[in-house]
Amino acid sequence: MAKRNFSSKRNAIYKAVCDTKTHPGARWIYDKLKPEMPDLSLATVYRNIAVFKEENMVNVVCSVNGEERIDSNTTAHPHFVCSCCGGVYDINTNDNAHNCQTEILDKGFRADKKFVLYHGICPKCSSTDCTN
Amino acid sequence: MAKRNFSSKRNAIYKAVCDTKTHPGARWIYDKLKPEMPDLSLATVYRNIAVFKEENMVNVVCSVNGEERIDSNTTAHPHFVCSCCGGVYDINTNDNAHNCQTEILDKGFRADKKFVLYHGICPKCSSTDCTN
DNA sequence: ATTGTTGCAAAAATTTTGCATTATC
DNA sequence: GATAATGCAAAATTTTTGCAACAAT
Repeated sequence: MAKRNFSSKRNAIYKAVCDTKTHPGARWIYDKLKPEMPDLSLATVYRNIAVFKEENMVNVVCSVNGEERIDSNTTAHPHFVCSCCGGVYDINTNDNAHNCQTEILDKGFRADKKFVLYHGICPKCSSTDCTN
Repeated sequence: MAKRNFSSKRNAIYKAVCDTKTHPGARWIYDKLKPEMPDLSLATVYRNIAVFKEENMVNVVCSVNGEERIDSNTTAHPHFVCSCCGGVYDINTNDNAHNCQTEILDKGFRADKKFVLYHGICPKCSSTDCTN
């Protein structure tokens, strides 16, 4: 594991990810922090997301319109992607196998992560006849 | 649904997707067909993938290194992504809930698709000490 | 001092699009 | 003939990288 120095930018970026339920992409984080951190660069956001992935501090939950969306909650839990607004949500289901830890896969495959993703229309878009 | 004309390019692209187990991306399809179809354009591959998505002939299974990977088998089934070689595989598991059709989600969420994705190391990369 | 982090601009890489041409109906 | 499909090049995105300046150890 690479050596890391303290970095206030890194801390702020990680905190922004932890403090939102939006499962943000790099752009969202950058736009969120830029006002209070005028010298922040988008490259720094990307570089730190790469660090978070490396250190297993975040998972990439899905890609929406070509943009990776991350989650600081790295425990296995299902997500819902709205095909209308692109929102990514944590969701509850009646399928209790979602969080199953030790599944038996085909011989030779060693899985360390499992992702369950639903695609559909979220409540907000259902009620507003969203036409994205 | 948009009106469609016959197109030999479209047919060839769809056949290429159906005939492989690689869960290909646009580039793979293009490289596969280019030799036998020298006037094929990458833009045509992308445009036709867009058509296939629209008509639900394929699903986007995941993104690997920023590239969308598609599957002509649109029945729900789990996939495995190798974090080493980037290969995408159909996989069997002992979790029989994977193919559950009608799950109860949080109120207001209407899902029409479900994707189950495992991340890990595939048999080939396990045996060759892949260091990608 | 050494090495990690950052901003900036440039570069990669994937995907989309405008437009003239060709194919299908 | 009308309209859909395509090639090509250019554009739009997202993400990565080279490099000089700066910060942390």
